[in-house]
Amino acid sequence: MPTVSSEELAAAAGVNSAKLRKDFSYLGSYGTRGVGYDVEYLVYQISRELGLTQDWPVVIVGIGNLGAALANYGGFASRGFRVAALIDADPQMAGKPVAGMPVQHTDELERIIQDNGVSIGVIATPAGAAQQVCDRLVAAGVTSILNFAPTVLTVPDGVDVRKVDLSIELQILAFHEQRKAGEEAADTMPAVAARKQPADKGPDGDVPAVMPA
Amino acid sequence: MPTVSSEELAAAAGVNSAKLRKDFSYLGSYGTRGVGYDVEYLVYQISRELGLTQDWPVVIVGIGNLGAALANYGGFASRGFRVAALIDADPQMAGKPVAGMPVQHTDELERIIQDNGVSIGVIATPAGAAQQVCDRLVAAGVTSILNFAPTVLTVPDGVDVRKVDLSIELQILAFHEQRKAGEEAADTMPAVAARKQPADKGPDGDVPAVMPA
DNA sequence: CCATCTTTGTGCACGCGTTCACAAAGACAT
DNA sequence: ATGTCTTTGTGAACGCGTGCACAAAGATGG
Repeated sequence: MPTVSSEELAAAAGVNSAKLRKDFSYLGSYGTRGVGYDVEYLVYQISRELGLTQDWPVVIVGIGNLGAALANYGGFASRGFRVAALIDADPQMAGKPVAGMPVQHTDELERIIQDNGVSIGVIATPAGAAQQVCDRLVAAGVTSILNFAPTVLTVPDGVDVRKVDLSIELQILAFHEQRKAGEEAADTMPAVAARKQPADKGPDGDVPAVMPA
Repeated sequence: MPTVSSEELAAAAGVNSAKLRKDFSYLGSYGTRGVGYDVEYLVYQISRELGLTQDWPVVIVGIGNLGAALANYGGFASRGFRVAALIDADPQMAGKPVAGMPVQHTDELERIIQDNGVSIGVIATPAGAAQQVCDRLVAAGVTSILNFAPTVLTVPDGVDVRKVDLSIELQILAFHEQRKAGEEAADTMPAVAARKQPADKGPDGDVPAVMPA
């Protein structure tokens, strides 16, 4: 039976082993003292807890460059996501194959969502169309939305929205790049301690929250 | 002179006003007691601190769907980034206009970087090509890399890499979606307290760090 | 010029997450 | 069986960031 110790995992992930053990204990995962964790069992438990064992049908609305990129992205399938439909408002796009799947017109949106039991929608439309698409998704039963459009969406309670701003990461790099050049005063600001992207923290983590347009 | 109080800003941003004032104090920004902060001055100071006032030339390598989407993304220009060149390994792509700019061949990579003084590179290639592209970028003088390819890049000290995984956000939504359905045991896990995406925290923030493939 | 009122800047306390450190548990050898 | 050795699970201490609360600063009006 292949096993790993919390110490090995912690070293590989670059975190403290005690924290890792405590985290595992929240999942109810039990290791064996003196041996470690059964790899197969551990992977299964974590996968289940994170929802990787479930099949999540998603729809992608707005098949421009970004929508097409997402449709082709391999990482989705391997994490339990299944692209149920690609939807675009442009009648010219309807029927066109993208990522081996015909694009469908926005008119079909409600039917597609209900037929496939979709609860997660991805918005990759221009900013102007995003709120309207969002409203229709929610009305049709979607309860989680991933928004790539540069707008803040308004949704009723019970619906989760996460906004992805592709320029934020670039912003963070530029912030550090600036500090590399001018070596004045990286002193009192506590947030700037870590320059490297922490393995266990998020894509942000070390840049101030406030940012003007 | 238009001003804002920390209280107003805090309410708008959904954070505590004391935290906001303390953050501003790190930037050396000075407000006026009894009045608030001069909006124009404040915007300028924050912009400068974040590097928004500088002009950052960037190159995008790998002009597939994602690369094209990034090239067309409006948010870059407004944040001080200037796309200096679009680079692709496919000779068929060379000269093709994307986002009003001709795609250039990989052979030109080193020359482009040096001619434009590029210090930030974006990798949107397939996983297999990413490390090789990364090595060439670094050798040519790039010191910050934004990686969209699903690989972990190895770089020398002094070079910053940030990896963007487009499926992580979807993963987080699915995680919460799962909890909405099965209402068993959202109890002992401390991480799951906040369901909404915090305005001042990162795209992640409330999902375990360890994740199997 | 003084009184009052507003809002900043910050010392201090609280709370939460991380880390330390160790007892308990189990494997494995003798 | 008994002892030793490894690694877990977790109580307790530590450290850091957040929020409270207030003195200092400056505007504004009488």
